Amino acid sequence: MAGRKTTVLDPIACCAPMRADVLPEAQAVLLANSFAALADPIRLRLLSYIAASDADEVCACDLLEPSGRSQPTVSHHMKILVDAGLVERDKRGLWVWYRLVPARLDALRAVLG
Amino acid sequence: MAGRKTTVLDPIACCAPMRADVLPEAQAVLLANSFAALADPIRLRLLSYIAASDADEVCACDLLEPSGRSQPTVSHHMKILVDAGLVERDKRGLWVWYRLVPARLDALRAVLG
DNA sequence: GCACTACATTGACATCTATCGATGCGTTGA
DNA sequence: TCAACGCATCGATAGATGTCAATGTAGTGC
Repeated sequence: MAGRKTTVLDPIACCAPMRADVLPEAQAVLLANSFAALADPIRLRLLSYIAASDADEVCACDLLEPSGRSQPTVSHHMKILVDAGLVERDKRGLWVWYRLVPARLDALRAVLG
Repeated sequence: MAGRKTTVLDPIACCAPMRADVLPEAQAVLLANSFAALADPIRLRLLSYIAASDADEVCACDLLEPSGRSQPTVSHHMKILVDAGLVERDKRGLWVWYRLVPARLDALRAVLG
């Protein structure tokens, strides 16, 4: 009834066997890992800081003060964001610059819709 | 330069003081909590199972087999999803029925875009 | 009331995560 | 070559999280 036929959280949805199938385990693990990168207030603030910057990249050294965390801790969080593919890392000389990866954010957004 | 002026992860973005401000701590905590509900493969699969169902609600008893977890574990995960506002719980007689809350999913999606 | 059912809660355990001081690694500039 | 700098990694610790067996709590029907 009601025939909602929503595709929320079913990004592939190519060839449902009988009824629409549940999200495959492997994909669920990958997606969960991506969402886990967003499941921390400090990482969300780091992301928003990069997103809000006038330029489209931000120096790692500028992330310490707004986050209120130590340098190793910020480095740890940025690594998680980079590993999740949400942020790109670019080392130039002594400094490291971070950029958002909009395509990756779009992909996660698509999964929710 | 480049004037990207993206509003990613800055859902309020009403009255930026000087430059666009960083996501406030309180909002970051709330959003992180919501994303944490999505940061587990089993919860993602439970959500997708509800989303893929022909009806727009699913009995709790039907969630055990596809998740492959024990009854207390599934109950635990569903509570997290309900507390995050992603799912509604409706007890009728002995059975409990779960429904998605599309508005909440939309809200999270909006934060990513 | 009593047995039965569906789901929630508790308690315990192993694993994961966030945090920071100390230290290591590359790069720069003298 | 060497000292100074920016960032990553290591080691340790406290707290959070996933899991399930055992038990508790409502609702149903007799």
